[in-house]
Amino acid sequence: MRKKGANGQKSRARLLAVAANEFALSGYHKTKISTIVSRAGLTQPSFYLYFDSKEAVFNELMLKFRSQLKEMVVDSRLESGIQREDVRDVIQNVLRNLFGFLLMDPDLTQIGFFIGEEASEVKEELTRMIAQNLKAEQRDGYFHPEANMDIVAECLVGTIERLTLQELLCGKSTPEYLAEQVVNLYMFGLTSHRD
Amino acid sequence: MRKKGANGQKSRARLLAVAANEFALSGYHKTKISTIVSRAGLTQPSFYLYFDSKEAVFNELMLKFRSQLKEMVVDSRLESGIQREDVRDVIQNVLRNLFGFLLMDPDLTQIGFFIGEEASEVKEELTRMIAQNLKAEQRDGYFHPEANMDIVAECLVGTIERLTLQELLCGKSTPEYLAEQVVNLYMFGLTSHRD
Amino acid sequence: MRKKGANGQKSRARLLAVAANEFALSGYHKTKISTIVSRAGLTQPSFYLYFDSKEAVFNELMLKFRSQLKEMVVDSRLESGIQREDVRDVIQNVLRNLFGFLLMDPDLTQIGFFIGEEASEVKEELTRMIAQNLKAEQRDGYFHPEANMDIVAECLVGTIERLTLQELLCGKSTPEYLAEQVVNLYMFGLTSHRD
Amino acid sequence: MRKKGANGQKSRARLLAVAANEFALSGYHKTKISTIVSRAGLTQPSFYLYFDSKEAVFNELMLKFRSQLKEMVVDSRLESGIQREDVRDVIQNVLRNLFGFLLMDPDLTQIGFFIGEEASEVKEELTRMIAQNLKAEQRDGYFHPEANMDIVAECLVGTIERLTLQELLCGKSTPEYLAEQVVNLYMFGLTSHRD
DNA sequence: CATGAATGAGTATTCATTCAT
DNA sequence: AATGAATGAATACTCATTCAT
Repeated sequence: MRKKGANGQKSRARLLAVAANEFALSGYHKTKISTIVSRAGLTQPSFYLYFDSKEAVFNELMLKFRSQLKEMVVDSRLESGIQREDVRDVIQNVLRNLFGFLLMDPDLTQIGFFIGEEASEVKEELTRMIAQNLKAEQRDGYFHPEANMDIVAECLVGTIERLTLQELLCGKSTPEYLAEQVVNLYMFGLTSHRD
Repeated sequence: MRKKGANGQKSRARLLAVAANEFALSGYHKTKISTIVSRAGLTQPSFYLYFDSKEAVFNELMLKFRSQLKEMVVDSRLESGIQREDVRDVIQNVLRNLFGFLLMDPDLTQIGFFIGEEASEVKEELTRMIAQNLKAEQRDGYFHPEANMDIVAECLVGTIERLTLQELLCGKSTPEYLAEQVVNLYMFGLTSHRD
Repeated sequence: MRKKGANGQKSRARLLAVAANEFALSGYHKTKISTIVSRAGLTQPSFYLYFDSKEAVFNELMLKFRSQLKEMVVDSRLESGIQREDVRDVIQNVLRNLFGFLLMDPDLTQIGFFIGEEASEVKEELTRMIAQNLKAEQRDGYFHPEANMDIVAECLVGTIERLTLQELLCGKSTPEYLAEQVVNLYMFGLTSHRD
Repeated sequence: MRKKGANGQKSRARLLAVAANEFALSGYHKTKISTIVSRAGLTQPSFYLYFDSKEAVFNELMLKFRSQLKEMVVDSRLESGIQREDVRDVIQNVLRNLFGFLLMDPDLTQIGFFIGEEASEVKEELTRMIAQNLKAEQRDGYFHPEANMDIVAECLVGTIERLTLQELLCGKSTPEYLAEQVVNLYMFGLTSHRD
């Protein structure tokens, strides 16, 4: 909507941040405009100066998460032609980046991954992209040829989702650690010997 | 509340079933009492004849799920002293049973696993129990000694959660198939050779 | 909406009547639901038990007026083949009936003739029907052949509108008197001799 | 309010013109200050630089219409002592002037005749003045002695109102044509012979 | 066992208006 | 002469819940 002076931009940003936090903490329905504006030090009409509706702010936040996530994923797409001995490091890297991204803006992650109705869509997209990568690597002979990579991708996304919520966002584990654990588990399993 | 005649029991059961379905489909907030009673062929006051409040029905459903789940898990707890060559089959069995259970009442699974605020609690409990089992097996030397079993348990629960939603409840995969895939993935990883 | 017991019908009717009165007195925008329900001895939610929205009640009232008016007009359509000496009485009769109808439910008349956005549509329709009748009579030689009957019909509707507001609804004149005056004026003009 | 430089006068005039147009098109309540200022290329506070309130602009427009109308009517007041054979032309002249005036500023006419709450007052005043003239002419023997001139005046005003809206403002008829039709109708009626 | 009828409490949204610059 | 930013006050509408029958 408005794009005027610097002061207005600040108010808008404040509202957006508070809204993200409220949505993340209480979910969409329990979040009240009155709370948002009061925490932002403004009154209700000011909210409508910058956003069309409660739904509109939420969508803006959702969109922000989705586009940032997409950008992140595209950037860290696996280059083809990696050496067999590098596969593990490359994947671990990707996972570390992903966890790092999800940790950057916890409120946004909550919204995009858990709160929004689009969340399942988001995760399905993510699943598709991961499945694609895994299949390519499978074709290159890096992975067991009989594994169902669509299922594996879903397992991985579920794993990421859960670890994000239970370990990452509450500060119990770092992106590095989680990436390492996941890579070991998914590449070598619980029984085999790892390097 | 009431425990009157057979007719009343029927109405109560109908309300409970419809409520479960509505909650599963639309979530807690979007579910309206008016919709529930109308679908059950009753009027609003009748609802309050059998339940204290909207929250109360929801809690009853949640409780039902939790206790059934607990019972299920307790029943299929791994007996100690299994042979090394049976471990895989035993775990696969447990997973098959779990997926089978989650498929029995899809509405209830939705509620207990995804809708309710207690859902995370439920999954944390499940995680703890699984972690316990895994740790025991790790101590017995069945699993790689350096794997962090708390993390692995969380990975597994995330995996179960996601597969339940994306494969099981929508009918894309059977409990058997999922159990097999998960067991292979988690025990041997993507790179190693499986029997 | 609801069509249950007699008591509910009464409440609904009361709301409708009060709404009509408020709309008639204050116009659409100034009329508040809170006023309507309070005057009807009810609370806001009850209003929505019987009507979908403020707009919906208004539309219902408008529709009621329009259909009653149409019925009235259709009923009193001039029969063809009247004697030359009866024309005046027949028309006067029609006018008396019309004024009588408009006096029956003053609130509804206000709404349908003056308040609603459809009011102009209503009057245009009325104009068309009157023009049709006048043209038929003109063809039969009862009226001056060069008069533009579309214009005359509009003059007549304007006249009816104004007299309704200024004479009829405030009780200054009766339908009979107005019908007589209008018939004399429109048939014989201000200069000619009347029987 | 202000009467500053030429630039301010221009802004004020622009606001007034846009306001008139908005009021004419959408009515008082649906007209928003935000729309007016935006169409005038200004911001909301500027509006309050020139007018006290929304009501104030509206009143100013209403006043403008009323005073112009009064002036018009006073100017074209019938001189006494006209010849019997001129009566018709004189009246037709007056009507032509009136329609011409109403066509000059359509927005203002809309407001003064149809939108404002004072509109009925305006028309009542007009009715009184017309009735006065008609009565004078009746006393002079130009009109049928038994006609109720108060009623006739109201008929005439209703007629003018309706023709203005349906024929004049939308360009379907000219002031000249309408004046002629009305004069013929009101002086000679539908049945009699005209010269 | 069930219902017709009603309500308390809450919430998003709108718009005219103003203050400081 | 004009604007960026903000607000007070009001209003339609929703939903879980209850009472008398």
